[in-house]
Parts: sequence; structure tokens; C-alpha cells
Amino acid sequence: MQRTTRQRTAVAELLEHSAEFRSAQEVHRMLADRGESVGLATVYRTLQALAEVGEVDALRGPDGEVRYRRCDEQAHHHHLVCRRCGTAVELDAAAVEAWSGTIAAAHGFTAVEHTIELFGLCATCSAADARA
Amino acid sequence: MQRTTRQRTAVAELLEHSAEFRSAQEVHRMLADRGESVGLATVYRTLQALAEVGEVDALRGPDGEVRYRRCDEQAHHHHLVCRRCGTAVELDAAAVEAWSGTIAAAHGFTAVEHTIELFGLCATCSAADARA
DNA sequence: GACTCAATGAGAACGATTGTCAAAACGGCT
DNA sequence: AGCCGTTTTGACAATCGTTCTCATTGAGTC
Repeated sequence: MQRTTRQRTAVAELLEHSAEFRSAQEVHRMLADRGESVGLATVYRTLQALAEVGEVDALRGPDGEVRYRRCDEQAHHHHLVCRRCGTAVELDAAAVEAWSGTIAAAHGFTAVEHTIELFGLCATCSAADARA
Repeated sequence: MQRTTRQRTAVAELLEHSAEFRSAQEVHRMLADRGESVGLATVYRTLQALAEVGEVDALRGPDGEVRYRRCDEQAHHHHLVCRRCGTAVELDAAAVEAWSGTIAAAHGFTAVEHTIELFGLCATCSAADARA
């Protein structure tokens, strides 16, 4: 049976209040700073579990680190992520979904999955850059 | 100055004859098996260099490993990759490109880049699976 | 052939992630 | 509240891909 523990609550809680994608390491550090220290291994396990259930979305950033975020949209969707601050916008990509399906079929591929993520600088970070 | 060495030639040569995406580790092993042993560090350096110049395309598989492949198309494009054997089809995604640009602008993002890759089982591997 | 500087390679170092396993905590039960 | 069987946890070791270091080697030049 799935038990409710302090650490699981803490991790879920933190993501609940984050609009940004966070890596396991970040979550670990943030919780530590906040005094709710949780073992690193536990953070990884919890995050993966949440992702498996669909509670959170996971994606691998350009640097190879996996990041997690609690999304409003439960259904399948993609993101436009700020590469500086991690803020993300959820995208409805019906058009792209259709395209991917068609393309795959045309080449005889089956069991197709796709990775479609956009990375850039959000309005805020762009402005900060320009000022610098 | 950029020098022409046995190892650089060997790596380039191997990719030249591969229709599949190969990881640095794979390239290293394949060269060793073939008797043209090349240091692992050198393989990494060479692959990165080739990718930087645009000689080869690089992409990160679902497992996080970076894979390289020599592509016919020099211009920007995406792939439909077999997750079993690594075979890849080059895709022209003009429609998707346009979509990504529009979406990004609509949200005030700048300097946008995107990751768009499709993974599945190629016709051959699908068939092999069905038979098993 | 001699010389210079880029390139190589063995191995250490790294950073993210996963595995291990004894100790601690949960939840149901009395 | 106290017990108990199970699930979780966490400190630490282990993996794995990748990068760094630095003494040695080799490419291109004169």
C-alpha cells in the first residue's frame, strides 16, 4: 500500500508551488534550505513515482538533467521552457501530434513517441539580458 | 590548425558508413573491435567537433545518451529514429518549424530553439517483434 | 631530419542517477 | 496507547556517460 510520509508530502508540496521545472538535485537542495531535509535517493524515487502516475511532467533539459513540474493540463502536451529560469508555458500541440502520427505511419514505424519541447528566453529574462 | 589524424579519420569514416545514430561509447567499441582502437576521450572530442561544424547531427536519446549520425541533409531538420536499432529517417518539418516560431513569439519568448524527435520501431524491428 | 604545437590516451575527476540494506516510520489492529 | 508486519527512508557505495589533466606522440612545416 502507498503510504503518506513527511518526505513525499514535502516534495509534492514544493512542486505544487513551483511554476518552473525543477531537477531532482534542485528539489533536494530547496527542501534542505527550507529545513525539510529529504534524502537525495528519496527525492529521486518520489519524483519518478509522481511522474509515473502522471502527477507531474518530466523532461530532459538540453544539459541532460531531468526536470519535473506539476502541470495543470493532465492530458498529453508539450512545453515552451525558459532556459534561464525554468518557467514553462503549457502548449496544446494538436497540429504537431497529427503531423507526427502521419509521418510515422508513412515510414512504417510503429509504437511512436515523440519529444517536442521548445526552449528559449522568456519575456522577463530577455529583458534582463537586454539591460545588461 | 586542424590536423588530420588517424583517429579523426577513423571516426569520420565509421560514421560515413552508418545509417544509424551511434553513441560515443558505441563508436569507441566498434573501432576497437575493428582494430582501429581510438581513445575514448578522443572519440568524444572528435564527435563533438564534428557536431559543432555540422558534419554530423547529434541528439539525446530517451536514455540520456547523446548519439551522432552523419546526415545527407545539411540544413536544419529532425529525425524519426528506431529505438531498437537506431536507424533514422530525416524529416522535413517546415510545418513544425513555423508552428514553433509562432508559438514562441506569441508568448514573448526569444532565442528559441526546439527539440523535436520521433522515436518508434522501424518496419523491420516491428516485424521482428511480432514474430517473437 | 628537426622543430613546434595540436592531438592523443590513460586515468582521474565529475555529476546525475540508481542500488543496497539496516534502521525508522506508517497504518491497521487491539 | 502499544504492537507489528511492511513500506520507506537515507547514508553511502556503485554505475554510467562525459569531461578534465597532463605527459607523450605525431602532423605539418622549413
